[in-house]
Amino acid sequence: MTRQRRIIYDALMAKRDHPTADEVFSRVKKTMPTISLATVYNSLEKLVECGLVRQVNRDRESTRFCPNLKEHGHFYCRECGSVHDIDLPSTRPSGLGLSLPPGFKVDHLDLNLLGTCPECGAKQQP
Amino acid sequence: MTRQRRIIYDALMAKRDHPTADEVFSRVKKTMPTISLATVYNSLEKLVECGLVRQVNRDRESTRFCPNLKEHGHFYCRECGSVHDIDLPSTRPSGLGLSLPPGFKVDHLDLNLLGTCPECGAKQQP
DNA sequence: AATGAGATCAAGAATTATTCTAAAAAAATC
DNA sequence: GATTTTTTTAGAATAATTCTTGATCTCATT
Ligand SMILES: [Mn+2]
Ligand SMILES: [Mn+2]
Ligand SMILES: [Zn+2]
Ligand SMILES: [Zn+2]
Repeated sequence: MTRQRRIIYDALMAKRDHPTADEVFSRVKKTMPTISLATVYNSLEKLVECGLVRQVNRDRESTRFCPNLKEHGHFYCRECGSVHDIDLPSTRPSGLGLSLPPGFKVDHLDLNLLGTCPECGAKQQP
Repeated sequence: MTRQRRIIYDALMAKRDHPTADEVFSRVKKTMPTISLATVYNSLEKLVECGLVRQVNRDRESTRFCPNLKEHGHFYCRECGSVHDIDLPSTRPSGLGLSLPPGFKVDHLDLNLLGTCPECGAKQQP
């Protein structure tokens, strides 16, 4: 844990909203104006390697980072772009009521939901 | 439907294995050696736009293309890299035994499973 | 058959997120 | 305190994809 890695990790924990590397860079520059984007990428990679942070991808958008270590899926709001953690049912591995053909062994699962978040839903039909 | 779009679509239907744009390019060059990669990208985009083909993404790998229009998830084999279609339970939208917090309206769902496919599983423990 | 409008194709440049390179700075070890 | 190792940094490189633009095709109309 170096100073920059700590600051980056703290930035993720402070506002657990799944920022991109670039957003992390912007936030961290406030505390450490000299930090470079390369360091943000390097440090995030190290944090992922150590299992303190997880990468989250949707389609081909920039990778986002999440400090929630519990296995979970993600909900993306089409209106406001917010990303929310979604609990997975404990009946894994395949769980989820999936009927996998025989012979498939699943060791990891990525789930992304798209739609409208509660805030944006409330704005539209009050 | 132009000649190149037809050939590209046929290539996808012939071997429904989720090729990347570059793989489609290689295959299609056999029938039409003068076609360009740009045209493959343009045509795939058009086919997606018309709803004849779907894009499939995993993490930040190259986009793959799938002519299976039924809503479905994907299984990726870590050993051989193959991609298989996985039926989703009919109890959608949120279905899948997910307990979504109230207010979230889901209109689309992406599911990727990682693990070992039946062929690779058989090779390892016969 | 020639014309012309509009769509499509194709070559290469541009873009974007990310990774790599190499040198400077910092930290750890002797 | 000198030496070795690790980390940071700026900038170049990369890879997938998109954009730009002129050439080519399509096809209804003369
Ligand atoms: Mn998360
Ligand atoms: Mn598929
Ligand atoms: Zn929202
Ligand atoms: Zn396999």
